[in-house]
Amino acid sequence: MPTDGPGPKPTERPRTPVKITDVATLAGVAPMTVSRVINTPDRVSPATAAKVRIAIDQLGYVPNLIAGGLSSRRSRMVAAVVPTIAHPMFAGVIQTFTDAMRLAGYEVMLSLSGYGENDKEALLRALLGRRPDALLIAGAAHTPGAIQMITESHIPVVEIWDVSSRPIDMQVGFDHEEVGQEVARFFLAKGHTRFATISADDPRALQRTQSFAQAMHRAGGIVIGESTVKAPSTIMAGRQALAGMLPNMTERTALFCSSDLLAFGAITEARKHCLAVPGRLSVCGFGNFELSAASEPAFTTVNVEGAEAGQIAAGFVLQRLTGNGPRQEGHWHVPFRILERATT
Amino acid sequence: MPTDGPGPKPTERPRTPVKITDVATLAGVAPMTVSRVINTPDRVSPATAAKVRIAIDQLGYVPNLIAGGLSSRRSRMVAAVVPTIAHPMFAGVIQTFTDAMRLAGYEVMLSLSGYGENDKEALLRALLGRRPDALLIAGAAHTPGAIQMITESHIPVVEIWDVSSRPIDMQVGFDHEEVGQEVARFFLAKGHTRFATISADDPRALQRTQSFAQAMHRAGGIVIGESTVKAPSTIMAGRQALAGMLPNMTERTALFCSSDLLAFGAITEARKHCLAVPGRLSVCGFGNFELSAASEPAFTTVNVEGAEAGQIAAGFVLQRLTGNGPRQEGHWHVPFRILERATT
DNA sequence: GTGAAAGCGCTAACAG
DNA sequence: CTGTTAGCGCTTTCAC
Repeated sequence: MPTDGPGPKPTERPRTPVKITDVATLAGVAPMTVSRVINTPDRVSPATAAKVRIAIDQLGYVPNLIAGGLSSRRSRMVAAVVPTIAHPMFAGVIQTFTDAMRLAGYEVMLSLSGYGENDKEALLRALLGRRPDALLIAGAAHTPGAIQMITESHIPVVEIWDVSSRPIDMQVGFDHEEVGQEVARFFLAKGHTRFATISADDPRALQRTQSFAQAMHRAGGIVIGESTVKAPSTIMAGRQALAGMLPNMTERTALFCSSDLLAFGAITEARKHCLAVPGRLSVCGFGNFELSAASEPAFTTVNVEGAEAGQIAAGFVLQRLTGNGPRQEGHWHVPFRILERATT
Repeated sequence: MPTDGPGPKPTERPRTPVKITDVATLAGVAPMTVSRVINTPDRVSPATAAKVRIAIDQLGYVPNLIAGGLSSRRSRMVAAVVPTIAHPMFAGVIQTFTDAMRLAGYEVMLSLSGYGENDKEALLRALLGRRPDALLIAGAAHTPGAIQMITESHIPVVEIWDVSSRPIDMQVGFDHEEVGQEVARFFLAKGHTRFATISADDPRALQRTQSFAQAMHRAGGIVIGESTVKAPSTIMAGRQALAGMLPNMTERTALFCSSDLLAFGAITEARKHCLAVPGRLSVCGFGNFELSAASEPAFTTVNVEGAEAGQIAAGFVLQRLTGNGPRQEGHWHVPFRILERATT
């Protein structure tokens, strides 16, 4: 069509999305052959494959994965649900998981659920309606309705960041109560008798700080403050929480914060008020965010191998998806460890 | 099947995913009616709708959006591509965008491209193959191949975080060079003549710091250091960069960092070496992360309305998708502003 | 207000 | 190695 006006494109391109039949026609083969060139190249003769590939390039063909998924009943996509990505904690897991899955040919559909439980079921419906091949979901506290929907989707499920007694399917996480107990042990070994906590109000954070408090209690310690702030954690919330406790911090105190953000805030506020850290106030955070190692003073925190968790979760999912062997139990306790730095 | 063993479920549920025909049969209507109850309830009599809804609940029916999408040619899904979510900058935009889109019935498929350009085209192919109804993509620097693929997908596209001269379609962002110039003006007004920059090596960060440096040069300032670190920015990189510049910081110096993380690192390191801030070293960051306001000293930074950007982007996309009026030009300069705090 | 027929673009299964 | 046939589960279109 040389009279169609000054089109910027030298080659002619169809306005409508190119489909497999267009490629097939141009290459002079059947649509099925085109499909094979894309999905199982080894089952096509090199000569034919070459022809087809030229046609694909020439037309700029992008296969419709929606149609393919409907036909093959595999979407080559997995859904992931986390409360937020603002938190380095989840960001690491997701990044690693995404990379590993993409390498295996799966795309990750990431959804943010927020901390409210208000419309999690609606979110799940929207997600599961797209027929993901697997589901990654943060936390182990779900409504009965949510659990039922997930179960009935009959896909592999990995719950991350939590290890509960009644897993839906597979789990990669750790026991938050163990963390609290471990931190308690750590402080007790240093001779602390007075303690405080600052915690976000999400279930996992509370588990960590409350089990810490209980362990301290059992050991005869005395609580001088248990502050709870709204999730997600912020530095400011940590500062304010510490400011509120300041009057009670008359003696050497051990503080456990449910997040490094809170810990950093607490330390910042303490120093502003000339409360010696770690002389008067010992602080342990959680998460090993970059902040904990790179700020001055670097502060003690609990490190959880988030990247490793993402890797393991991807491994679990892929093993189930590629169906090697029987339906294996997937269960992994992500190791955690206290990293002692300058604030204890 | 009463002899099938002790099933935990009281009600009988099909092992195979239930489909629209199952619901239709149970409700005694045609599949099409079920479809209408779900998508256009007002075109169904209340009585019929009630019957159908009971059947849906009873069977736990979750509509297959893949099939629906293939048929209707609308996936009710939009794809979003950002380099990383570890950065509060992008996290904010994405969070807002996702919320706004979900409210309108669209799910957001979020993908992380990383900072390397290695396989962005492959990523785009995987994304566009799922036939998203729209595309949100960070940055305006794309390979010709990528641009072509995007163009040929014939969907609304919003480039965020950048405003370039040759937009693919719509844009929501700001001119990074303007930011640099503005910061230069700010420092010049305070009588600075010596300056330095610390920048991540991604294109946008470099634009900000280089235009700052040029403006300072033009005003007769002298550069005592231009440090570049690998993206993404970290606090540690900021500390190291500053440490490297320390020998040259013999007089009052103005430092512009391409990210608040770098700025915080620089300030931390400067204080460690007893370099007075802001006496000897004035620092301005970028991004207005919580850290900039909540650390001590709170530091001067450039605030960009990320949340607003996400909102505007969603508005652009939705307006195009719902097709109100003609194909409008979408172009929005996100406002930015220097927030002066204790480090300048 | 409801239903029947046709087909979205692709791939599984089977032939050749 | 390649092609043909028959759907995947839903919605569009048109008829009633």
